[in-house]
Amino acid sequence: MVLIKLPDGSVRDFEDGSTPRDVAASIGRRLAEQAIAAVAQGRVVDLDRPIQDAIDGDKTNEPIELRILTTKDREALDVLRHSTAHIMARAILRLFPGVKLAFGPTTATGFYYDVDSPERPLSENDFPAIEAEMAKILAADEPFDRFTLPVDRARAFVADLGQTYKIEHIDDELYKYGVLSFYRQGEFVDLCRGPHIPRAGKAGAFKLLSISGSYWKGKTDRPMLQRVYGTAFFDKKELDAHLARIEEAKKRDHRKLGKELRLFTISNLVGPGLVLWAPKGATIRGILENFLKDELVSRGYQPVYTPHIGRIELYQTSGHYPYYKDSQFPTLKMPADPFAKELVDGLVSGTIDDDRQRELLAKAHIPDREASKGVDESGSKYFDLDIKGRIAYVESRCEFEEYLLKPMNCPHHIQIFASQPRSYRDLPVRFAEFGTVYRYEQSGELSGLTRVRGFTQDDAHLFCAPEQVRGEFRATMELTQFVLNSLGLADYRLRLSKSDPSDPKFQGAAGEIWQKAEADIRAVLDEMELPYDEAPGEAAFYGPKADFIVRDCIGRQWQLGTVQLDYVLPERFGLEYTGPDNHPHRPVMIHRAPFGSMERFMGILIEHFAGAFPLWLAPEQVRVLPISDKVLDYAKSVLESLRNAGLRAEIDARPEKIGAKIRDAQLEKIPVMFVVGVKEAENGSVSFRDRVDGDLGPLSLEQAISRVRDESTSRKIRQTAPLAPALPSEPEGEKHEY
RNA sequence: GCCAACGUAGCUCAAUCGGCAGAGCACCGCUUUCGUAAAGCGGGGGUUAAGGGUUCAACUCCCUUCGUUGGCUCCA
Repeated sequence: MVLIKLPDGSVRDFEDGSTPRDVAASIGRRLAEQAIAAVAQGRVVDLDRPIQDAIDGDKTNEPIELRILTTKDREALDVLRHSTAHIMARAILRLFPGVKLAFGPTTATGFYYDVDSPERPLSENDFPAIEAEMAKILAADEPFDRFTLPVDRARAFVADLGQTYKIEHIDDELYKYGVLSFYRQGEFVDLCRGPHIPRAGKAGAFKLLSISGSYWKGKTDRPMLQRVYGTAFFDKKELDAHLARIEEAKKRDHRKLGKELRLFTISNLVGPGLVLWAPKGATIRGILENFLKDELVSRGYQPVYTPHIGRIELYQTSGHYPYYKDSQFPTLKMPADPFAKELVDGLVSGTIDDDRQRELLAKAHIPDREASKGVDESGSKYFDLDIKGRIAYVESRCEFEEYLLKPMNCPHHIQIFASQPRSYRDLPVRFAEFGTVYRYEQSGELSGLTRVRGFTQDDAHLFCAPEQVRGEFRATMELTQFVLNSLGLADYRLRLSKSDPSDPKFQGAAGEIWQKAEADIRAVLDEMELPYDEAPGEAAFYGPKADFIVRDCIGRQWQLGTVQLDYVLPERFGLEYTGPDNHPHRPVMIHRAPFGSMERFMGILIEHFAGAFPLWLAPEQVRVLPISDKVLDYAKSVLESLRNAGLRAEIDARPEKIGAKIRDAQLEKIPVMFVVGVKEAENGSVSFRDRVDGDLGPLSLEQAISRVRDESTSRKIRQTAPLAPALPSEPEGEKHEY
């Protein structure tokens, strides 16, 4: 006998070996028909698997809690998607017999299956054929049959199937389970933990979405597999709604809107990942910067400015250079010896004759190649080399001053702190700068404004006494919240990025100081009652941080604001202040950037507002629309009044009909239009048209202007387009045990 | 960096099997002077991303490079 406790609290007896389907049937025939799977003791299990077997390991004398899943339950959707992934794999194997399967898990919005297709790579052109084959499998409605094998026989079984990735996975990880489960569906058998829908016919609407490469087990030294993405729903309507959402999201992709609304551009000639801000985008960005600057004054920050480059030694001291050499632009090399420099410059520009070269070589104490035979086996003379060779030779013989495009602002700010004696009375010192930094991101990573090679951080560095850390940390968190709230960006999550003590990148992470730093952050987050995830290994190399993560309109997650606690750099730079005891003490640093990167923030903001910026951010706040040329003079005087009131206004003086002017202004997402015709010109009024609410009728010019100004200065937000719909919180990483 | 797809006028996209590079919008000119989401007519605009190859002939087929997109990997 087995005791089952149902969600309504009732407890019933069932025979040994009963399945969830039996339980469902005992409740009602319709439930049994609609059932997809079940949750037993908190675990999703197959509908036709004996309950006691499925929860093996959680054996208890208490009644087993069981809940039947139907198409309405979120857990059932995951089961469906996983089964659909199997059906897709089966279809692919039918069409491409040599294909080998790797992992095929579900994601937050669908599923994928990693496959290796040795004959020829799959492409999206194959999707119709694969989808048609999948439809056949659904129509055949064969059951998913579960069976198990001991590890050694399981290994032999997948070996027989020629599934080499499955063999490797058993050898690497699965052997420890002892017994492995398989699911058979007609001719198709896959090693799989399950659970699955009972029959293929239970699968609903599906669609294959994209295909891309992905490394086997995520390791760059392993083979590149092909990842086929798809999604599935029980109901075709839900699938269509999902696909419609994807289409909607694409419409407000910041890369598309940025071009349409002339906010920014990226020129191949300037370089990939290097953003050029057009006037409208620059206006918005400038408003954001001024908004924050004003806020910083009231919060006790001081402005600083620092250059875009710094000596490499600076970054060797800070530790940035050794750790991030690969993701930086090459160094700028300047020959230390002025004669060597003149020689190199002359060679590069081709404006130097042989005599002068000889002279400069001597002055720079660079021996001719002949004289350095021991080093150069060729033994040929300097003048036997071509220009490139000469440059290379000179460069190999001279010392350089090396400069780095700055990848971070902190070392520069640290030098300002260190430039004068500091007393505990001065702390905390808060240096703020919109500092532009350059990082050589991998070419495949570049994406619009969200991943770029040159970007501006709204950076600041706080130098404080240890006892001030928590208070300052909290204040910076609050600043970041204030900034996000001011923009109506409420859909973010917090991540405590911690060290991974086993990774040498985190200096002294096992030590007390890191522990303390992480405890400090945790304490502040708890005190502020902010929920957060902890992410080991995500810390900066110099300290743990609290990151604000938002999703863009197509669901990708980006780190925006960040607050970082740093005990390492003050140590590396030997920073000190004089304490009340008249002894030197080491300050603690807080790095923080509420926007994060202005580029990335703008990208997210464009999508957040779908390009329809609120009045206070709109690059053009008001457009004056004269109905005909007859009122052009009055329209111009209205424009002047608007500008005198400090508003950003333009006039549409084209000889177009008013409908066309309105349409164009709407499409350009101008928040307010002042329509003026003969009537308005006669009594000094305007016809007020709002982007959202439409025609609001006549207002006196003064009233109209103050209405706009009030909305602008109050930074009112009336219209946002929510980013990707909220997702169920997912554990980091996939759960494809097998 | 890796895998794949893609790159045609400022933008969105056509161009059959390899056979004269086109449309709408935008832009310029003229006409129209108009009341809340598109007036009419005319005109200019292209080394089809760049370079190379095959061919009588290449937007179209092949190769290389650059870039973009979707992912993987990376992200101070």
